[in-house]
Amino acid sequence: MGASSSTRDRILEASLGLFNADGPASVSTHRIAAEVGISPGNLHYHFRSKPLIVERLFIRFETQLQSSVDASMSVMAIDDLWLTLHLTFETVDAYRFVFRDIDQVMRGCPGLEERVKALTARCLAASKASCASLATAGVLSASESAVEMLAVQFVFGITCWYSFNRLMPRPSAHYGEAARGAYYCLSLLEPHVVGEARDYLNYLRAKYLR
Amino acid sequence: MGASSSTRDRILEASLGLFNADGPASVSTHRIAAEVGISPGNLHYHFRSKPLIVERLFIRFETQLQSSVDASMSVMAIDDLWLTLHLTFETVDAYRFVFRDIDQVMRGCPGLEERVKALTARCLAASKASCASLATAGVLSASESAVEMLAVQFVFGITCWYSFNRLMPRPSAHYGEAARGAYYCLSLLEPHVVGEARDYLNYLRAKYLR
DNA sequence: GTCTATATGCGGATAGAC
DNA sequence: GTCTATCCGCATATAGAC
Repeated sequence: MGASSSTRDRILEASLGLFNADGPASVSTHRIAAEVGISPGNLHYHFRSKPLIVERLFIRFETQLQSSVDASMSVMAIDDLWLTLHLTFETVDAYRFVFRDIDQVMRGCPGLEERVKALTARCLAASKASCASLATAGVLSASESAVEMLAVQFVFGITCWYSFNRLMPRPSAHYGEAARGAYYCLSLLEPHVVGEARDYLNYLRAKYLR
Repeated sequence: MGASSSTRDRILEASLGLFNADGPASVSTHRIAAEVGISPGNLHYHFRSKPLIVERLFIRFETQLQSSVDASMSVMAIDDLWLTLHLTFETVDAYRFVFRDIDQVMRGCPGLEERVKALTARCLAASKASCASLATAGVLSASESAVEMLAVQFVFGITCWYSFNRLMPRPSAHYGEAARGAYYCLSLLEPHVVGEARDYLNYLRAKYLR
């Protein structure tokens, strides 16, 4: 299980990098093998088909996103939320091919469609919980329907921000991708935030919006 | 030019339908030809390569979206905005493959990347203008930075709403797709809207949010 | 303009030696 | 586990007859 699982992992790692760069559909198994430095035959020994690679990567992503998002449910202050949002966006960034090329992913692995939707639904629930939590803590002044709306906007940001980002002026920016995504979500709170939490928001704006 | 351009148009129309359904990358020229009822060879007589079909469809989309979006710049009331948003989302819906499969589109037609970004930028400018216009008209109470943020959220919605929608519970819904997208954007105004415009928002909410 | 037939290449996947 | 060699199928695109 030593060298074997190592090769397996290298395949997954290389695939992740290539998928993130070009999308799963545009990455051939030959190219993955070349990237890893093994033969196409060997690759098929470890993964009998390409969708199995995608599926395995998705499972990793699913787990990681779930725990990022779970952490957000109990936030009591706006900088807690900032932290968990940052974590979440880093996860989405690390596996950005999943949401960006969601159609390719689903087409290749039909079984994944339901799981993606379920994952999205859990993100929505967690987002709602975190917003509601902030409202209870007095950080936000928002009606129930406003909280609902905020949660949808959060999930929209989490799932689609990177796609959107590519269409905007500053396209594939430098290091702060995750931070800028997280900042976008956080700034959605702006109309509802009360008290000194507002200062924190302004501090972040100066840093990430420009 | 009679029968000729008719076949050309039928090719474009069929391609649009198939692209919207499955994405350009998953639609072969054979399938387009079969859909139109002509031979693959004939299709290549009219369009020497598949990217040329994509490009032609994009140009149509570009023109149509531009005029939808231009119309929004001069809105003075919230129901004017509703109308133009609806129009905009109908256009995006009619050519939904463009933004949904933007990576495939750009990969196949490298020259389109800049034009997509330019189009997005013009959408942003128009959105900003329309929000600013509403603020001036007293429909919105929003600071300059809030208007900026709203405009970004609008463009985010216009470009990515349909992708997001597929991840959510009620996936590929029935007829009201464009209306629900437009409603999403409009409801982003909620925190800033003042006076009787709020009633209109509530009226729409009862209709589209459920 | 439209067809049939075909060239060409690539990507996924397998067989069998080492 | 890893390789080389190969098969198969599909998609783009072309050639040439009608």
